Amino acid sequence: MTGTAEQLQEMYERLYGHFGAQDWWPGETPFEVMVGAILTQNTNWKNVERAIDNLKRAGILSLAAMSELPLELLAEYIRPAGYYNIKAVRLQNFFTLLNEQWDGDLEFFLSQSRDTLREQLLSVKGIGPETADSMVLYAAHLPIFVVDAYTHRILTRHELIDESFDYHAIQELFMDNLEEDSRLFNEYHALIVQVGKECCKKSKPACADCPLAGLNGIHSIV
DNA sequence: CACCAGGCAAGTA
DNA sequence: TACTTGCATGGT
Repeated sequence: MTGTAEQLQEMYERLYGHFGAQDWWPGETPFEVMVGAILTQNTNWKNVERAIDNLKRAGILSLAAMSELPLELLAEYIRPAGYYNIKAVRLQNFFTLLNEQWDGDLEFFLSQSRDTLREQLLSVKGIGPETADSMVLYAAHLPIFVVDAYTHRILTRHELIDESFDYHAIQELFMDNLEEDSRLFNEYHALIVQVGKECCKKSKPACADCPLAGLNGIHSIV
């Protein structure tokens, strides 16, 4: 095993030991997960919950029902999630793919191979790498590593990568050095979000008892 | 008051 | 290719 692999393994064990199982995604159905993935773009999850709540209470959290909504009304329901006008368009773009290419059959859509599914999702205007990968991992349960702003910040702050690593480079780092296991990737990303929220905050140098303290010294490199 | 939150696309040089 | 900007609510 390489030093990098050992580091990433160690990091996972520390996070799991500190925070325990996260059991993501906090959504009940694949459709809810996918809607949530678009709504949470650069947005606090708490605000997304309000938006999802609005849809649930109105009884319209389904592809069929949401596809019927006029843009302005859809935007109004998801308002608490922020960027509501652009996110309403993004949701409609996604629904159009499902309805026109897959006859509204989400299960069939999700039964594609990982790479084909990812490619299809990325073809939708408004679904980028993180949103697509979140859907692949948390709705289709296929093994792909989700990278986000927390991932980049935590790895750079602990000097495990250079500042210049982009989405793809970070994703490769994890996927080339870990077992390809959707359960592991699921927990790992959720744990990174957790430590990012609680400890490795943006405008703070470090936290007092960070579970990742000294990680870069355990084994060298990256 | 300023800053942040589980991004993405479009515009500029 | 490599920056920059708009999008917006709600919490700290």
